[in-house]
Amino acid sequence: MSNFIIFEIKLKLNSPQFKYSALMSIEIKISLNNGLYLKEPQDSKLGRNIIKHSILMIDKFGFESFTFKKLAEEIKSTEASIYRYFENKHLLLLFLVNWYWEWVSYLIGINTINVEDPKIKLKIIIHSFVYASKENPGIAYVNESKLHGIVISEGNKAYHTKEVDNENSKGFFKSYKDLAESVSIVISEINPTFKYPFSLATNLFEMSNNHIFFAKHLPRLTDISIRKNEVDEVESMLNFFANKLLS
Amino acid sequence: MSNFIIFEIKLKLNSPQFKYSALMSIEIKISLNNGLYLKEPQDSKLGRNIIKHSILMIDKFGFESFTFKKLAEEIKSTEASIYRYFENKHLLLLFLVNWYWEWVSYLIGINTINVEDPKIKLKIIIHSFVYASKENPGIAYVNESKLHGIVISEGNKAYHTKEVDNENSKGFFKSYKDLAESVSIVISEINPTFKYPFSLATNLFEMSNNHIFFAKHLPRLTDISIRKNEVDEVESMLNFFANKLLS
DNA sequence: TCTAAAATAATAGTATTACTATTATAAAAA
DNA sequence: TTTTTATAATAGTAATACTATTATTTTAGA
Repeated sequence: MSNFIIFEIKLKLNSPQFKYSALMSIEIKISLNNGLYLKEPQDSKLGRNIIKHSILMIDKFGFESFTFKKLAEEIKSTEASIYRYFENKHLLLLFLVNWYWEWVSYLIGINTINVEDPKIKLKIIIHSFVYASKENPGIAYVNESKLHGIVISEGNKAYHTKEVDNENSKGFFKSYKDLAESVSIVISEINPTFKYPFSLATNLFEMSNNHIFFAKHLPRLTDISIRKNEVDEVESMLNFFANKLLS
Repeated sequence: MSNFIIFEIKLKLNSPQFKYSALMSIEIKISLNNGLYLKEPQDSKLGRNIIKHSILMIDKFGFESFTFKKLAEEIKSTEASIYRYFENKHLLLLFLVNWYWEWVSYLIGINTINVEDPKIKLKIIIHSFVYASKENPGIAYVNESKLHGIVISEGNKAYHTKEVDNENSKGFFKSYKDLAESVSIVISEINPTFKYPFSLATNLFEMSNNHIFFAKHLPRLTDISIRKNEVDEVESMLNFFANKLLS
């Protein structure tokens, strides 16, 4: 049940760009629901460029002022070419956010291998929520740190739309639900009588992102301060909340 | 400090529409930061119509497909006239969300008058978060229930923008911050050693809205079920979380 | 290595959105 | 009654969010 991370490992040995190098490039590809895109962007150079620069541009200018036209100019391609990969910018955002959810699941997966104690597992989960961006990057065309920034600032626009039921029925939120479920299992292991394992799981995730945002932009809504290390503080707070609620 | 609700009471006695009626009309006007609008919409019939029908239309069609043009058609006015009240649709949303924050503060204010026990106060606060929409409506041109729906579905778009710092400096989030502060005071009264009164205050508010949304649209993210009465369930959950954390 | 297929780029075009500006008319206040 | 103010009507623009068509380049298969 916890084995929900799907990824492919591809070895690039014969690519022309490596012909003067002895190094081997390992490419991890996170598999996402194929309804999120029209054409798998991770399989072509243009596609990976779309991912890479959409992350940089959304992080920099915000989702509202990000357009396919501007992205096309940036990557020296055309609007029409981008539309061959993604139906619209909302689905591109959903793609990125799903990518993040899978990435966090992947981190939790590798960091909790061989960990038995569910309390330690939950600690690692909380650490992954808060520090997902700081882990050493896995994929060249994804800046995990900026992607985390997007999830913090724009993440809930991914599901706060009138299309949510329709998109949910297509499985576009499965990665988040799987992540929540895997966390809820750990929570139930710690305290089998706890009545709200799913709610607590999602709340820890949402709270993590919210309070990093609040600390930066609306500090009077939180006790977290950026003057100290805000992510460390958020981590302590989430550990405190989780421990207290599950005691 | 808790006396942060500002409202005006206006008696309409001479208005022509009351000349055949013995009833007196009492109009409560919630005062909001005047940077949110170009011209006070609560003071004119067109303005009140903009508020009324923007709530209905955003609730029905969602914020993304809501436009001033469609609103103008609906209320048989023109785009240009609406622009004389609100700079753009984002500021109209901010106005509505602020209105809601003030409304909840107002409800908490009147329902906790003469209540001494901070534990009971917090129960009333949580009840107000969850049931704000079900209280008997105070203002004719605001459908509190649909406005609550907007806050649930679109509320965090009000601050998840690149303009947040600029808007925050103009005081556009003061109502939310005041609300959070007044709740944090009650939390600290219950447990003066609790380290996260502000975080808990905002989290109770956000959680309330999130889990009502999740129960309806993404049920696997929550333990709340709409088959039972979802708002009652959310209320119990928030009470459980708050009590456990403050014990 | 040539050919066919597929991917991308270039170009053009449309409906809608998010506005601004100007003038006419109606309503309210002095 | 006059003047101010509010609203409505009309028109127009730049940008957005797309779609369609054709040309060119790249890649894969025979």
